[in-house]
Amino acid sequence: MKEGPDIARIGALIGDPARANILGALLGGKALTATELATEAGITGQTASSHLKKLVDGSLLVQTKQGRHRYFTLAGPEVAAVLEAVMGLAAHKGHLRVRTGPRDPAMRAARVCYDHLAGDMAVRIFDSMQSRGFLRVTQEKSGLGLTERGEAFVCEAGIDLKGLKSARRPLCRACLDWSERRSHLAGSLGAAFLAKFQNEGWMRRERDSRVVQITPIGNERLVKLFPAP
Amino acid sequence: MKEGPDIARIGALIGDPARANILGALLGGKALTATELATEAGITGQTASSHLKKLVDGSLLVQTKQGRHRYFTLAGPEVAAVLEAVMGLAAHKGHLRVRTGPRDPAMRAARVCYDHLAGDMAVRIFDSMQSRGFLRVTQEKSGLGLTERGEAFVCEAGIDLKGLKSARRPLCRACLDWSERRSHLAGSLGAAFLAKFQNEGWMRRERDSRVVQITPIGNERLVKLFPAP
DNA sequence: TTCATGGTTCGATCCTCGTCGAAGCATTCA
DNA sequence: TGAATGCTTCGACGAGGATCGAACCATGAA
Repeated sequence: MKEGPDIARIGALIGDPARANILGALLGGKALTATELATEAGITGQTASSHLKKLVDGSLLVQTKQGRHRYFTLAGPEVAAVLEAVMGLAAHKGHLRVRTGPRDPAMRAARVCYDHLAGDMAVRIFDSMQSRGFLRVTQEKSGLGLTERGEAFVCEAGIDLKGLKSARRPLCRACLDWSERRSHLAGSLGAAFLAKFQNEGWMRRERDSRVVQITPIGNERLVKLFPAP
Repeated sequence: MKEGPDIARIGALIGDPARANILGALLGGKALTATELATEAGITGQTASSHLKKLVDGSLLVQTKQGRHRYFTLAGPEVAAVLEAVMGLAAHKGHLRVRTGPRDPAMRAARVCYDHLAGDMAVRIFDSMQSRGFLRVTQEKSGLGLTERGEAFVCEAGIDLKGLKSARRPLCRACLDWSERRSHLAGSLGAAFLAKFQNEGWMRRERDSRVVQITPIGNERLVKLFPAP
Protein backbone atom coordinates (compact mmCIF):
# COMPACT_ATOMS: atom_id res chain seq x y z
CA MET A 1 0.00 0.00 0.00
CA LYS A 2 0.88 3.63 -0.39
CA GLU A 3 2.64 3.13 -3.69
CA GLY A 4 2.73 6.02 -6.07
CA PRO A 5 1.09 9.42 -5.73
CA ASP A 6 -1.73 10.21 -3.37
CA ILE A 7 -4.74 9.49 -5.49
CA ALA A 8 -7.26 9.85 -2.67
CA ARG A 9 -6.70 13.59 -2.25
CA ILE A 10 -7.75 14.29 -5.83
CA GLY A 11 -10.60 11.82 -5.63
CA ALA A 12 -11.99 13.41 -2.50
CA LEU A 13 -11.85 16.83 -4.14
CA ILE A 14 -13.83 15.60 -7.13
CA GLY A 15 -16.05 13.46 -4.96
CA ASP A 16 -18.23 16.13 -3.40
CA PRO A 17 -21.30 17.01 -5.48
CA ALA A 18 -20.93 20.74 -4.97
CA ARG A 19 -17.28 20.68 -5.98
CA ALA A 20 -18.05 18.42 -8.92
CA ASN A 21 -20.56 20.95 -10.16
CA ILE A 22 -18.02 23.71 -9.82
CA LEU A 23 -15.46 21.74 -11.78
CA GLY A 24 -18.03 20.86 -14.40
CA ALA A 25 -18.97 24.50 -14.83
CA LEU A 26 -15.33 25.47 -15.24
CA LEU A 27 -14.90 22.83 -17.93
CA GLY A 28 -16.58 25.44 -20.10
CA GLY A 29 -13.23 27.20 -20.11
CA LYS A 30 -14.51 30.59 -19.03
CA ALA A 31 -13.26 32.15 -15.82
CA LEU A 32 -16.13 32.43 -13.35
CA THR A 33 -16.49 34.40 -10.14
CA ALA A 34 -17.11 32.86 -6.75
CA THR A 35 -20.79 33.88 -6.68
CA GLU A 36 -21.41 32.60 -10.17
CA LEU A 37 -19.97 29.27 -9.16
CA ALA A 38 -22.05 29.27 -5.99
CA THR A 39 -25.32 29.64 -7.89
CA GLU A 40 -24.09 27.14 -10.45
CA ALA A 41 -23.54 24.59 -7.72
CA GLY A 42 -26.70 25.50 -5.84
CA ILE A 43 -25.01 26.51 -2.61
CA THR A 44 -24.51 29.71 -0.67
CA GLY A 45 -21.55 31.96 -0.98
CA GLN A 46 -19.98 30.87 2.27
CA THR A 47 -19.95 27.21 1.35
CA ALA A 48 -18.63 27.96 -2.09
CA SER A 49 -15.81 29.94 -0.57
CA SER A 50 -14.82 26.96 1.52
CA HIS A 51 -14.92 24.60 -1.45
CA LEU A 52 -12.98 26.95 -3.67
CA LYS A 53 -10.29 27.28 -1.07
CA LYS A 54 -9.90 23.53 -1.00
CA LEU A 55 -9.80 23.24 -4.76
CA VAL A 56 -7.14 25.92 -5.01
CA ASP A 57 -5.12 24.33 -2.22
CA GLY A 58 -5.36 21.04 -4.06
CA SER A 59 -4.09 22.76 -7.21
CA LEU A 60 -7.11 21.90 -9.28
CA LEU A 61 -8.05 25.56 -9.68
CA VAL A 62 -6.22 28.83 -9.92
CA GLN A 63 -7.65 32.20 -8.96
CA THR A 64 -6.95 35.68 -10.18
CA LYS A 65 -8.46 38.62 -8.41
CA GLN A 66 -9.64 41.53 -10.44
CA GLY A 67 -11.14 44.42 -8.62
CA ARG A 68 -13.58 43.12 -6.11
CA HIS A 69 -14.21 39.97 -8.09
CA ARG A 70 -12.28 36.78 -7.79
CA TYR A 71 -12.13 34.71 -10.93
CA PHE A 72 -11.49 30.97 -10.94
CA THR A 73 -10.26 28.71 -13.73
CA LEU A 74 -9.14 25.13 -14.03
CA ALA A 75 -5.45 24.87 -13.24
CA GLY A 76 -4.64 23.61 -16.73
CA PRO A 77 -5.47 21.32 -19.62
CA GLU A 78 -4.34 18.26 -17.66
CA VAL A 79 -7.06 18.87 -15.12
CA ALA A 80 -9.64 19.18 -17.88
CA ALA A 81 -8.41 15.96 -19.47
CA VAL A 82 -8.72 14.05 -16.22
CA LEU A 83 -12.22 15.37 -15.65
CA GLU A 84 -13.32 14.30 -19.11
CA ALA A 85 -11.75 10.90 -18.54
CA VAL A 86 -13.64 10.47 -15.29
CA MET A 87 -16.81 11.50 -17.10
CA GLY A 88 -16.13 8.72 -19.56
CA LEU A 89 -16.14 6.22 -16.72
CA ALA A 90 -19.22 7.71 -15.15
CA ALA A 91 -21.12 7.68 -18.43
CA HIS A 92 -20.56 4.07 -19.29
CA LYS A 93 -20.01 2.42 -15.97
CA GLY A 94 -22.44 4.65 -14.15
CA HIS A 95 -25.14 2.08 -13.70
CA LEU A 96 -26.65 3.12 -17.02
CA ARG A 97 -28.90 5.53 -15.24
CA VAL A 98 -27.25 8.43 -16.96
CA ARG A 99 -30.30 10.58 -16.41
CA THR A 100 -29.76 12.50 -19.59
CA GLY A 101 -30.62 16.11 -19.09
CA PRO A 102 -32.60 18.19 -21.55
CA ARG A 103 -29.48 19.61 -23.12
CA ASP A 104 -27.82 16.24 -23.37
CA PRO A 105 -28.19 15.74 -27.15
CA ALA A 106 -26.77 19.20 -27.73
CA MET A 107 -23.86 18.36 -25.42
CA ARG A 108 -23.11 15.25 -27.40
CA ALA A 109 -23.20 17.14 -30.68
CA ALA A 110 -20.72 19.86 -29.74
CA ARG A 111 -19.43 21.26 -26.50
CA VAL A 112 -16.46 23.08 -25.07
CA CYS A 113 -13.78 21.04 -23.31
CA TYR A 114 -11.79 23.66 -21.39
CA ASP A 115 -10.49 25.54 -24.42
CA HIS A 116 -11.13 23.27 -27.36
CA LEU A 117 -14.05 21.51 -29.00
CA ALA A 118 -15.48 18.14 -27.95
CA GLY A 119 -18.39 15.97 -29.03
CA ASP A 120 -19.63 14.59 -32.32
CA MET A 121 -18.25 17.32 -34.55
CA ALA A 122 -14.89 17.32 -32.78
CA VAL A 123 -14.50 13.59 -33.35
CA ARG A 124 -15.47 14.08 -36.98
CA ILE A 125 -12.74 16.68 -37.36
CA PHE A 126 -10.17 14.40 -35.78
CA ASP A 127 -11.15 11.48 -38.02
CA SER A 128 -11.07 13.59 -41.13
CA MET A 129 -7.64 15.00 -40.33
CA GLN A 130 -6.16 11.61 -39.61
CA SER A 131 -7.62 9.96 -42.71
CA ARG A 132 -6.00 12.60 -44.87
CA GLY A 133 -2.65 12.00 -43.25
CA PHE A 134 -2.41 15.26 -41.36
CA LEU A 135 -1.55 13.73 -38.01
CA ARG A 136 1.35 11.57 -36.96
CA VAL A 137 2.66 9.95 -33.84
CA THR A 138 5.59 11.83 -32.37
CA GLN A 139 7.81 11.34 -29.38
CA GLU A 140 6.90 14.62 -27.85
CA LYS A 141 5.24 14.80 -24.50
CA SER A 142 1.86 14.87 -26.18
CA GLY A 143 2.56 11.97 -28.53
CA LEU A 144 0.85 13.69 -31.43
CA GLY A 145 2.00 16.13 -34.11
CA LEU A 146 1.32 17.50 -37.57
CA THR A 147 2.71 16.06 -40.80
CA GLU A 148 3.94 18.42 -43.51
CA ARG A 149 0.64 18.13 -45.31
CA GLY A 150 -1.09 18.80 -42.04
CA GLU A 151 0.91 21.96 -41.49
CA ALA A 152 0.04 23.16 -44.97
CA PHE A 153 -3.64 22.51 -44.32
CA VAL A 154 -3.61 24.37 -41.03
CA CYS A 155 -1.81 27.40 -42.50
CA GLU A 156 -4.19 27.49 -45.42
CA ALA A 157 -7.08 27.51 -42.98
CA GLY A 158 -5.73 30.82 -41.73
CA ILE A 159 -4.20 29.75 -38.44
CA ASP A 160 -0.96 31.27 -37.17
CA LEU A 161 1.00 28.05 -36.90
CA LYS A 162 4.30 29.74 -36.16
CA GLY A 163 2.82 31.53 -33.21
CA LEU A 164 1.41 28.32 -31.82
CA LYS A 165 4.67 26.48 -32.30
CA SER A 166 6.67 29.07 -30.43
CA ALA A 167 4.47 28.68 -27.37
CA ARG A 168 5.50 26.36 -24.60
CA ARG A 169 2.29 24.41 -24.76
CA PRO A 170 2.10 21.24 -26.90
CA LEU A 171 0.57 21.85 -30.30
CA CYS A 172 -1.49 18.70 -30.60
CA ARG A 173 -2.91 16.40 -28.04
CA ALA A 174 -5.52 13.67 -28.17
CA CYS A 175 -8.29 14.09 -25.63
CA LEU A 176 -10.72 11.27 -24.95
CA ASP A 177 -14.29 12.23 -25.62
CA TRP A 178 -16.69 10.99 -22.95
CA SER A 179 -19.74 10.98 -25.20
CA GLU A 180 -18.12 9.42 -28.25
CA ARG A 181 -15.40 7.46 -26.47
CA ARG A 182 -13.02 8.40 -29.24
CA SER A 183 -10.27 10.96 -29.54
CA HIS A 184 -10.66 14.57 -30.48
CA LEU A 185 -8.04 17.23 -31.00
CA ALA A 186 -6.81 19.21 -28.00
CA GLY A 187 -3.64 21.24 -27.42
CA SER A 188 -3.00 24.75 -28.65
CA LEU A 189 -4.10 23.78 -32.16
CA GLY A 190 -7.41 22.51 -30.85
CA ALA A 191 -7.87 25.79 -29.02
CA ALA A 192 -6.98 27.77 -32.13
CA PHE A 193 -9.53 25.84 -34.15
CA LEU A 194 -12.29 26.59 -31.68
CA ALA A 195 -11.37 30.27 -31.65
CA LYS A 196 -11.44 30.38 -35.43
CA PHE A 197 -14.80 28.65 -35.63
CA GLN A 198 -16.29 31.19 -33.27
CA ASN A 199 -14.72 34.19 -34.97
CA GLU A 200 -15.98 33.03 -38.33
CA GLY A 201 -19.47 32.75 -36.93
CA TRP A 202 -19.57 29.01 -37.48
CA MET A 203 -20.27 28.29 -33.86
CA ARG A 204 -21.88 30.12 -30.99
CA ARG A 205 -21.57 29.29 -27.33
CA GLU A 206 -24.71 28.86 -25.31
CA ARG A 207 -24.88 31.17 -22.35
CA ASP A 208 -23.82 29.61 -19.04
CA SER A 209 -23.29 26.20 -20.55
CA ARG A 210 -20.69 24.07 -22.24
CA VAL A 211 -23.01 23.58 -25.20
CA VAL A 212 -21.88 24.93 -28.55
CA GLN A 213 -24.40 25.62 -31.30
CA ILE A 214 -23.24 25.07 -34.85
CA THR A 215 -24.75 27.62 -37.21
CA PRO A 216 -26.12 26.49 -40.58
CA ILE A 217 -23.34 28.29 -42.42
CA GLY A 218 -20.81 26.82 -40.02
CA ASN A 219 -22.08 23.34 -40.58
CA GLU A 220 -21.85 23.77 -44.33
CA ARG A 221 -18.28 25.02 -44.13
CA LEU A 222 -17.14 22.45 -41.62
CA VAL A 223 -18.52 19.55 -43.63
CA LYS A 224 -16.59 20.82 -46.63
CA LEU A 225 -13.42 21.54 -44.70
CA PHE A 226 -13.47 18.23 -42.84
CA PRO A 227 -15.07 15.64 -45.15
CA ALA A 228 -15.97 12.34 -43.58
CA PRO A 229 -13.30 9.74 -44.32
CA MET B 1 -25.13 22.55 -13.27
CA LYS B 2 -25.73 18.88 -13.64
CA GLU B 3 -24.44 18.76 -17.18
CA GLY B 4 -22.93 15.56 -18.39
CA PRO B 5 -22.29 12.38 -16.42
CA ASP B 6 -22.20 12.17 -12.67
CA ILE B 7 -18.55 12.75 -11.95
CA ALA B 8 -18.95 12.99 -8.18
CA ARG B 9 -19.89 9.33 -7.74
CA ILE B 10 -16.60 8.18 -9.20
CA GLY B 11 -14.66 10.82 -7.35
CA ALA B 12 -16.14 9.84 -4.01
CA LEU B 13 -15.26 6.21 -4.67
CA ILE B 14 -11.64 7.11 -5.37
CA GLY B 15 -11.59 9.69 -2.62
CA ASP B 16 -11.51 7.45 0.42
CA PRO B 17 -7.97 6.46 1.46
CA ALA B 18 -8.87 2.84 2.09
CA ARG B 19 -10.56 2.48 -1.27
CA ALA B 20 -7.71 4.32 -2.98
CA ASN B 21 -5.29 1.79 -1.54
CA ILE B 22 -7.45 -1.04 -2.79
CA LEU B 23 -7.58 0.43 -6.27
CA GLY B 24 -3.86 1.06 -6.22
CA ALA B 25 -3.16 -2.53 -5.26
CA LEU B 26 -5.37 -3.80 -8.06
CA LEU B 27 -3.50 -1.63 -10.56
CA GLY B 28 -0.95 -4.41 -10.37
CA GLY B 29 -3.35 -6.36 -12.57
CA LYS B 30 -3.51 -9.45 -10.39
CA ALA B 31 -6.81 -10.59 -8.96
CA LEU B 32 -6.74 -10.31 -5.17
CA THR B 33 -9.02 -11.73 -2.49
CA ALA B 34 -10.99 -9.65 -0.04
CA THR B 35 -8.67 -10.39 2.87
CA GLU B 36 -5.57 -9.64 0.84
CA LEU B 37 -7.05 -6.28 -0.06
CA ALA B 38 -7.99 -5.67 3.56
CA THR B 39 -4.42 -6.11 4.77
CA GLU B 40 -3.18 -4.12 1.81
CA ALA B 41 -5.37 -1.20 2.80
CA GLY B 42 -4.70 -1.60 6.50
CA ILE B 43 -8.30 -2.22 7.53
CA THR B 44 -10.27 -5.10 8.94
CA GLY B 45 -12.22 -7.56 6.89
CA GLN B 46 -15.59 -6.07 7.70
CA THR B 47 -14.74 -2.60 6.50
CA ALA B 48 -13.07 -3.98 3.41
CA SER B 49 -16.22 -5.89 2.61
CA SER B 50 -18.20 -2.70 2.79
CA HIS B 51 -15.78 -0.81 0.57
CA LEU B 52 -15.59 -3.61 -1.96
CA LYS B 53 -19.33 -3.70 -2.21
CA LYS B 54 -19.39 -0.02 -3.01
CA LEU B 55 -16.65 -0.33 -5.60
CA VAL B 56 -18.46 -3.17 -7.32
CA ASP B 57 -21.76 -1.31 -7.22
CA GLY B 58 -19.98 1.66 -8.75
CA SER B 59 -18.64 -0.61 -11.49
CA LEU B 60 -15.02 0.12 -10.77
CA LEU B 61 -14.35 -3.49 -9.76
CA VAL B 62 -15.65 -6.86 -10.80
CA GLN B 63 -15.65 -9.93 -8.58
CA THR B 64 -15.45 -13.61 -9.40
CA LYS B 65 -15.98 -16.14 -6.69
CA GLN B 66 -13.89 -19.23 -6.73
CA GLY B 67 -14.51 -21.73 -4.01
CA ARG B 68 -14.67 -19.89 -0.76
CA HIS B 69 -12.51 -17.09 -2.03
CA ARG B 70 -13.77 -13.98 -3.74
CA TYR B 71 -11.37 -12.43 -6.21
CA PHE B 72 -11.52 -8.80 -7.23
CA THR B 73 -10.13 -7.07 -10.32
CA LEU B 74 -10.40 -3.67 -11.90
CA ALA B 75 -13.44 -3.53 -14.15
CA GLY B 76 -11.33 -2.89 -17.24
CA PRO B 77 -8.47 -1.02 -18.88
CA GLU B 78 -10.47 2.22 -18.88
CA VAL B 79 -10.55 2.18 -15.11
CA ALA B 80 -6.81 1.64 -14.97
CA ALA B 81 -6.23 4.47 -17.43
CA VAL B 82 -8.29 6.88 -15.35
CA LEU B 83 -6.45 5.90 -12.18
CA GLU B 84 -3.08 6.50 -13.82
CA ALA B 85 -4.33 9.84 -15.13
CA VAL B 86 -5.43 10.88 -11.66
CA MET B 87 -2.03 9.81 -10.36
CA GLY B 88 -0.49 12.14 -12.90
CA LEU B 89 -2.40 15.03 -11.41
CA ALA B 90 -1.59 14.02 -7.87
CA ALA B 91 2.11 13.68 -8.62
CA HIS B 92 2.63 17.07 -10.18
CA LYS B 93 -0.11 19.18 -8.67
CA GLY B 94 0.02 17.45 -5.34
CA HIS B 95 1.67 20.19 -3.38
CA LEU B 96 5.06 18.81 -4.34
CA ARG B 97 5.17 16.84 -1.15
CA VAL B 98 5.17 13.60 -3.05
CA ARG B 99 6.71 11.79 -0.12
CA THR B 100 8.54 9.35 -2.32
CA GLY B 101 8.46 5.90 -0.84
CA PRO B 102 11.44 3.60 -0.68
CA ARG B 103 10.40 1.75 -3.83
CA ASP B 104 9.69 4.93 -5.72
CA PRO B 105 12.75 4.87 -8.02
CA ALA B 106 11.98 1.28 -8.94
CA MET B 107 8.37 2.25 -9.67
CA ARG B 108 9.54 4.98 -12.00
CA ALA B 109 11.87 2.64 -13.82
CA ALA B 110 9.32 -0.05 -14.61
CA ARG B 111 5.97 -1.04 -13.20
CA VAL B 112 2.81 -2.81 -14.18
CA CYS B 113 -0.16 -0.71 -15.28
CA TYR B 114 -3.09 -3.15 -15.07
CA ASP B 115 -1.87 -5.53 -17.77
CA HIS B 116 0.89 -3.69 -19.59
CA LEU B 117 4.16 -1.99 -18.78
CA ALA B 118 4.59 1.57 -17.54
CA GLY B 119 7.50 3.74 -16.43
CA ASP B 120 10.83 4.69 -17.90
CA MET B 121 11.36 1.58 -19.99
CA ALA B 122 7.79 1.63 -21.31
CA VAL B 123 8.19 5.21 -22.51
CA ARG B 124 11.47 4.24 -24.13
CA ILE B 125 9.74 1.44 -26.00
CA PHE B 126 7.00 3.77 -27.19
CA ASP B 127 9.49 6.38 -28.38
CA SER B 128 11.59 3.83 -30.19
CA MET B 129 8.62 2.34 -31.97
CA GLN B 130 7.29 5.69 -33.09
CA SER B 131 10.66 6.97 -34.30
CA ARG B 132 11.00 3.93 -36.52
CA GLY B 133 7.57 4.57 -38.01
CA PHE B 134 5.80 1.60 -36.44
CA LEU B 135 2.86 3.56 -35.08
CA ARG B 136 0.29 5.67 -36.83
CA VAL B 137 -2.78 7.66 -35.98
CA THR B 138 -5.97 5.82 -36.86
CA GLN B 139 -9.63 6.59 -36.59
CA GLU B 140 -10.34 3.65 -34.41
CA LYS B 141 -11.69 4.09 -30.94
CA SER B 142 -8.18 3.97 -29.56
CA GLY B 143 -6.75 6.45 -32.07
CA LEU B 144 -3.58 4.43 -32.49
CA GLY B 145 -2.55 1.57 -34.75
CA LEU B 146 0.36 -0.26 -36.34
CA THR B 147 1.88 0.57 -39.71
CA GLU B 148 2.90 -2.24 -42.06
CA ARG B 149 6.47 -2.02 -40.88
CA GLY B 150 5.18 -2.07 -37.34
CA GLU B 151 3.20 -5.23 -37.99
CA ALA B 152 6.28 -6.87 -39.48
CA PHE B 153 8.33 -5.90 -36.45
CA VAL B 154 5.78 -7.24 -34.01
CA CYS B 155 5.43 -10.56 -35.85
CA GLU B 156 9.18 -10.93 -36.01
CA ALA B 157 9.32 -10.39 -32.29
CA GLY B 158 7.27 -13.56 -31.95
CA ILE B 159 3.90 -12.13 -31.06
CA ASP B 160 0.68 -13.64 -32.37
CA LEU B 161 -0.62 -10.55 -34.10
CA LYS B 162 -3.51 -12.31 -35.79
CA GLY B 163 -4.81 -13.56 -32.49
CA LEU B 164 -4.66 -10.09 -31.01
CA LYS B 165 -6.38 -8.54 -33.99
CA SER B 166 -9.28 -10.94 -33.84
CA ALA B 167 -10.03 -9.96 -30.26
CA ARG B 168 -12.60 -7.31 -29.53
CA ARG B 169 -10.19 -5.23 -27.56
CA PRO B 170 -8.25 -2.43 -29.30
CA LEU B 171 -4.76 -3.44 -30.33
CA CYS B 172 -2.93 -0.25 -29.50
CA ARG B 173 -3.70 2.49 -27.08
CA ALA B 174 -1.65 5.33 -25.67
CA CYS B 175 -1.67 5.44 -21.88
CA LEU B 176 -0.35 8.50 -20.06
CA ASP B 177 2.48 7.68 -17.73
CA TRP B 178 2.23 9.46 -14.39
CA SER B 179 5.93 9.30 -13.63
CA GLU B 180 7.17 10.29 -17.06
CA ARG B 181 4.17 12.32 -18.20
CA ARG B 182 4.54 10.83 -21.64
CA SER B 183 2.73 8.10 -23.49
CA HIS B 184 3.45 4.43 -23.29
CA LEU B 185 1.87 1.55 -25.16
CA ALA B 186 -1.30 -0.02 -23.78
CA GLY B 187 -3.99 -2.13 -25.42
CA SER B 188 -3.77 -5.82 -26.20
CA LEU B 189 -0.40 -5.33 -27.86
CA GLY B 190 0.97 -3.67 -24.76
CA ALA B 191 -0.29 -6.60 -22.71
CA ALA B 192 1.26 -9.06 -25.14
CA PHE B 193 4.61 -7.31 -24.89
CA LEU B 194 4.61 -7.50 -21.11
CA ALA B 195 3.70 -11.19 -21.22
CA LYS B 196 6.52 -11.87 -23.65
CA PHE B 197 9.04 -9.96 -21.57
CA GLN B 198 8.15 -12.03 -18.53
CA ASN B 199 8.14 -15.34 -20.37
CA GLU B 200 11.53 -14.62 -21.84
CA GLY B 201 12.88 -13.90 -18.39
CA TRP B 202 13.62 -10.31 -19.23
CA MET B 203 11.49 -9.01 -16.43
CA ARG B 204 10.34 -10.27 -13.07
CA ARG B 205 7.50 -8.93 -11.01
CA GLU B 206 8.17 -8.00 -7.42
CA ARG B 207 5.94 -9.80 -4.97
CA ASP B 208 2.89 -7.85 -3.81
CA SER B 209 3.86 -4.76 -5.71
CA ARG B 210 3.52 -3.10 -9.06
CA VAL B 211 7.28 -2.90 -9.39
CA VAL B 212 8.89 -4.82 -12.24
CA GLN B 213 12.56 -5.73 -12.09
CA ILE B 214 14.43 -5.79 -15.39
CA THR B 215 17.00 -8.56 -15.44
CA PRO B 216 20.50 -7.85 -16.84
CA ILE B 217 19.83 -10.08 -19.83
CA GLY B 218 16.48 -8.45 -20.34
CA ASN B 219 17.98 -5.00 -20.26
CA GLU B 220 20.54 -6.00 -22.85
CA ARG B 221 17.91 -7.44 -25.16
CA LEU B 222 15.47 -4.58 -24.72
CA VAL B 223 18.05 -1.94 -25.47
CA LYS B 224 18.89 -3.76 -28.68
CA LEU B 225 15.29 -4.38 -29.66
CA PHE B 226 14.19 -0.83 -28.87
CA PRO B 227 17.12 1.48 -29.58
CA ALA B 228 16.78 5.04 -28.37
CA PRO B 229 15.71 7.34 -31.20
C1' DT C 1 -20.99 -34.17 11.47
C1' DT C 2 -17.77 -31.20 13.24
C1' DC C 3 -14.38 -27.81 12.76
C1' DA C 4 -11.86 -24.09 10.48
C1' DT C 5 -11.52 -20.39 7.23
C1' DG C 6 -13.19 -16.69 4.19
C1' DG C 7 -16.77 -13.15 3.89
C1' DT C 8 -20.87 -10.75 4.98
C1' DT C 9 -24.42 -8.42 7.84
C1' DC C 10 -25.85 -5.85 11.80
C1' DG C 11 -25.44 -2.46 15.25
C1' DA C 12 -23.15 1.04 17.79
C1' DT C 13 -19.71 4.53 17.96
C1' DC C 14 -17.26 8.24 16.49
C1' DC C 15 -15.65 11.76 13.64
C1' DT C 16 -15.11 14.21 9.60
C1' DC C 17 -17.03 17.49 6.66
C1' DG C 18 -20.69 19.94 4.24
C1' DT C 19 -23.93 23.48 5.27
C1' DC C 20 -25.62 27.97 6.53
C1' DG C 21 -26.33 32.31 9.72
C1' DA C 22 -23.95 36.16 11.35
C1' DA C 23 -20.28 39.07 11.48
C1' DG C 24 -16.16 40.96 9.38
C1' DC C 25 -12.80 42.72 5.44
C1' DA C 26 -12.06 44.63 1.02
C1' DT C 27 -13.17 47.22 -2.98
C1' DT C 28 -15.81 50.13 -5.75
C1' DC C 29 -19.19 53.66 -6.48
C1' DA C 30 -21.83 57.77 -5.26
C1' DT D 1 -17.39 59.76 3.89
C1' DG D 2 -20.95 56.56 3.59
C1' DA D 3 -23.33 52.76 1.20
C1' DA D 4 -23.37 48.64 -1.54
C1' DT D 5 -21.39 44.56 -3.38
C1' DG D 6 -18.22 40.51 -3.42
C1' DC D 7 -16.11 37.44 -0.69
C1' DT D 8 -14.09 35.33 3.60
C1' DT D 9 -13.93 33.80 8.46
C1' DC D 10 -16.11 32.03 12.57
C1' DG D 11 -19.18 29.17 14.99
C1' DA D 12 -22.67 25.81 15.46
C1' DC D 13 -25.46 22.27 13.71
C1' DG D 14 -26.37 17.95 11.51
C1' DA D 15 -25.86 14.16 8.38
C1' DG D 16 -23.37 10.90 6.24
C1' DG D 17 -20.09 7.48 6.40
C1' DA D 18 -15.90 5.01 7.99
C1' DT D 19 -14.69 1.87 11.46
C1' DC D 20 -14.78 -2.23 14.30
C1' DG D 21 -16.89 -5.99 17.56
C1' DA D 22 -19.92 -9.63 17.45
C1' DA D 23 -22.79 -12.70 15.39
C1' DC D 24 -24.00 -14.96 11.24
C1' DC D 25 -23.74 -17.68 6.42
C1' DA D 26 -20.95 -20.43 3.04
C1' DT D 27 -17.52 -23.40 1.57
C1' DG D 28 -14.09 -26.85 2.15
C1' DA D 29 -11.44 -30.21 5.03
C1' DA D 30 -11.15 -33.84 8.54
